[in-house]
Amino acid sequence: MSVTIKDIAKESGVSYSTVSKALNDSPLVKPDTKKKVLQAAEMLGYTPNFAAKNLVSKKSRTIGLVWPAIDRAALTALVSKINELVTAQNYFMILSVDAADKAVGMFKGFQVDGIVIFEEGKETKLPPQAAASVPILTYGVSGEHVHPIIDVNHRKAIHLAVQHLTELGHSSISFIGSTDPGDKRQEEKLSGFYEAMNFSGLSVSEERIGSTNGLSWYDGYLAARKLLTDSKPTALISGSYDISVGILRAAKELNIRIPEDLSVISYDNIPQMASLETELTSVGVPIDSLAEKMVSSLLSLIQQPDSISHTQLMEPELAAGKSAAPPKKHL
Amino acid sequence: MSVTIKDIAKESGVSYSTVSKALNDSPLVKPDTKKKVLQAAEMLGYTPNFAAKNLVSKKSRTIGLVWPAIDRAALTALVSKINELVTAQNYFMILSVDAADKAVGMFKGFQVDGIVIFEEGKETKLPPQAAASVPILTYGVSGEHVHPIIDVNHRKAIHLAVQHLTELGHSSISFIGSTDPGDKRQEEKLSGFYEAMNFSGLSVSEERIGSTNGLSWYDGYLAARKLLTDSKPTALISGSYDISVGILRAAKELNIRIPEDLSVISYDNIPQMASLETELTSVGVPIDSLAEKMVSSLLSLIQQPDSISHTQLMEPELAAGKSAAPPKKHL
DNA sequence: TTGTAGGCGTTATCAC
DNA sequence: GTGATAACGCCTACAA
Repeated sequence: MSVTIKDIAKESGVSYSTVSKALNDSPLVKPDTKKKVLQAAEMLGYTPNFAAKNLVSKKSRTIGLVWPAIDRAALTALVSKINELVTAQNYFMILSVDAADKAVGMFKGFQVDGIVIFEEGKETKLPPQAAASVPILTYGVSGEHVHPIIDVNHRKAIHLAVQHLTELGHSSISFIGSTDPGDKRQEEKLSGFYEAMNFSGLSVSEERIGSTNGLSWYDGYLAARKLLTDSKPTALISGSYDISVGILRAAKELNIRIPEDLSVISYDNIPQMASLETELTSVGVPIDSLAEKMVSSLLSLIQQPDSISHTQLMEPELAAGKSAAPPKKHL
Repeated sequence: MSVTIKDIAKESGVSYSTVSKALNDSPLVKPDTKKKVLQAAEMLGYTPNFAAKNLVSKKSRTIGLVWPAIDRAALTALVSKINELVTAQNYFMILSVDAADKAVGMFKGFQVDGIVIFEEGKETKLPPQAAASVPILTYGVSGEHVHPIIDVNHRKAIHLAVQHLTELGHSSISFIGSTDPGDKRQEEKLSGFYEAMNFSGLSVSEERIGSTNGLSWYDGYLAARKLLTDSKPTALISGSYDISVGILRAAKELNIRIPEDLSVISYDNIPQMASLETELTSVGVPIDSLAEKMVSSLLSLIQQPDSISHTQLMEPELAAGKSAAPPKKHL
């Protein structure tokens, strides 16, 4: 069928073990021979068989990335960046959009050297715990897991947002996000909001919190509509990119201009934001830092298990856009 | 390291070939033995080694999907659907975000049974042609390729759009899309527009065409701004989802209401559209039909090469939204 | 019904 | 420098 090193051996008139060496650029083979072999391989259109290679070497130089929610646009940039970084380290990366448990099983079957899991909030379908045979790194869901985790200091991020708004002169600040008690990530944001508001000596009544039932733009839209008609905040902090989309839509329908009538700070600074009507000011960890941390962590985990601490919290930054401005006096 | 069938054999007190049979649910093994083996496997946390399995069977029951432009949101729904369908057929699917040539090489290394390539317009980096050893199906780039192609009847799609608009009473209709001569797909749309307009007896002067330099929302935005200020069409047909986003933004800035002042018909009916400010009317092939066609084609291609015709054109439909309405009299 | 043996494509360890 | 040869984990005749 497919061309193997034996075919190359036949073609170039050497033994197949020599071919193997030549192909791996071993110093134990004469340059002449090497060239000859390489040419034959080229000519025959040889592709190495990873299955065989992995079988003997026990290494695949491949990492698997589990990403069940590919429609969550927020992560595409991160995934691309990670791919770039592992490629630079001479690794392959393959993705799966299956649920974590299934994907992990598949990846293990393919002998990947390491796995990254992008879990979505509460959907914590932890992979079979017995499956400790391959390094697994999880993005974002602290707690539950046995595996090392890269997480964002969500609390701090919200602090930054509140701080920015108070510095601009806002005091009537609301938060819109999921208050689902099962979602640790969202909980962090919410309690970060309370903390920061208290710290600034601002009141936080219940009506200052726009509670969404989910994380889609529509959830944000509904919550924003309610919040913006009930109370009249001068500033809004959003718990996620998608929610921000909903907020923009609600504001538009209510004829509320941003940032003239309402300041908005979004969560996560991602490229997709560029396509929104308004250039959003946002808080979050820069994609590049995240990707670098994740890749370096996973690789060191591959080289020596237990080499990294269980949870690593990344520090967020504020990215200035055009959606936050000083409040108008007496709206 | 990892647990193998030999470990299971030892554990359950049978030979490893019996284990192999039991694991594959062969009828040649006594139910009792089978149960015993299965339990042992479960207990030990056995994961089959695909590398070894593929090596001997020459089949991986895995298909690879090449998707370099994961940030093109338009395709996530299609990818998810395809994954769903192949899973139902007991296949695995892995993705790569690398360029087509690299990804194909990798997938072949992993011994995938078939490959789907999502090419983006003109970036036709055709994989090494010698590489005919695995069935490859391409989405959307007719011409060039040697591999079977699933394509959309773009011409017809635009016809539908024009027809819908004329039925609503529009006669001043413009098209915004890429006129890059290297992009076959875009060319089709443009010539479809000319055809349909002629068929309806409508004039198409140069100024009716909004030519973009690319396919991003910003390209659409620029073109739309120009078009909407220069001429005053009552309806606009967009060549892509991203361009539609730009059109919406431009219209907003110019205080043009949709659909009151301007009807817009977008391209591709995808879930992401739900997050836009305006619910767009669109033309395109329903995601589900596309996914089904692609999967069934690939699988039959795997079973018997040359079993499907080279190019298959899918028929588009019009999906009614809220962005197309009768024109106002005398704007 | 179960066990034995050969081989899948590759690398690595030896002799030559 | 180069060429046999033994693994790697699994499947599949074929033998018992």
